[in-house]
Amino acid sequence: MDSPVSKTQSENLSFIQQQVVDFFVDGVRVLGLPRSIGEIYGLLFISSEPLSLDDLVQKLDISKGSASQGLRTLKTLGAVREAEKINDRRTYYEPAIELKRLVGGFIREQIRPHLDSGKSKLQQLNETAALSNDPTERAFFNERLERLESWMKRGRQVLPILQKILG
Amino acid sequence: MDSPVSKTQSENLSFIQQQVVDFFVDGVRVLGLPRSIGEIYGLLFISSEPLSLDDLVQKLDISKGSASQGLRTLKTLGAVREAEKINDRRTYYEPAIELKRLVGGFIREQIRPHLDSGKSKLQQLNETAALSNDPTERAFFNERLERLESWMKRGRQVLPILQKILG
DNA sequence: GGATTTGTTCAAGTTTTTTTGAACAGAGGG
DNA sequence: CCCTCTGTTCAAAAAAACTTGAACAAATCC
Repeated sequence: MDSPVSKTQSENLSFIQQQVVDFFVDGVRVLGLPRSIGEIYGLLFISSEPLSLDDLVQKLDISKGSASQGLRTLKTLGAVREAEKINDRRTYYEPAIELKRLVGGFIREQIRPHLDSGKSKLQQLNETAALSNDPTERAFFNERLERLESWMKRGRQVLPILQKILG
Repeated sequence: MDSPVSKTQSENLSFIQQQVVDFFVDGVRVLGLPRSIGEIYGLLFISSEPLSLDDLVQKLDISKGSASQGLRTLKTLGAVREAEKINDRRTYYEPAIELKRLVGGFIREQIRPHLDSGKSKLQQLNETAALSNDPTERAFFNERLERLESWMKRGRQVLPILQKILG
């Protein structure tokens, strides 16, 4: 007979911890981030003490590789910071829990780069559209490209407001 | 000898159309939507006349299945509407190009459901936390769960504002 | 400076997601 | 009515994304 607990649940996590981890796994999927990121952040969020990479590997039953890469991404997003925990060779991590910081990091890392690259692509598109010989067609292209520009302008306007509201 | 054009580029798309389609393929990926959705919306966006399912299949070189499912998703999101085009058994589609509508559909279909399911999960979490016997632990859980609630409250506050700004 | 521990990297394996295509349902025409 | 055409469905194939684990680098200890 198998273990009474499904293999996706670690023996090392209490029921509430498991629930919170699942909550975040769902949460980060909406943001297009992988499961392991949700697991790691979720466990840190519901742990009263900072955790080391090895803690995460053991409690979540994930590989060292996943834990390492997940932590890197979370650090880049500003969602996790290194805790001051002397007396140990290991690095310990704790979650950033201010919404402002989390949203800010996500915008900086995941949204802005796309808005920026979009801007340069639009410039190229405008050049291509100008090559069209048919005036009617050219007018149509220009109309649509202007629409695209107005969308992106709005996007760039909204982000700071969003961050301010969440501050 | 092979066709001189890469197989990812259709003979039927002009250079600018191909550029715009690629632009939207990138765009929808940020939103966690599949490539075909970006292709379909992108082509509709840069076409001056409504297109039928078969037009999409031929010009984008995708399967009927993809086109059908992609159109369904786009209709659900309110990103595409059926055009009035008599004199033909086929249905023709045109893109919704008002940012407000696009954002509204995305929020309604992709964001709200998660906020709603999160709300009920949080309720469950609160119940679980109450079962803890250690008062210190219980206090910690409650603190974090409150934090979670405040995040979601902010989320629900922000969405209408966002929609208003983009209107 | 060698041994040990911590953490990173990345090719290969696994899982998840997306796309395909063939079978099918339904509408319309003749 | 039967035949043709449009569009949907869904199981299987393909592609994309994620995870693993073993090799490696770097830091620390003694």
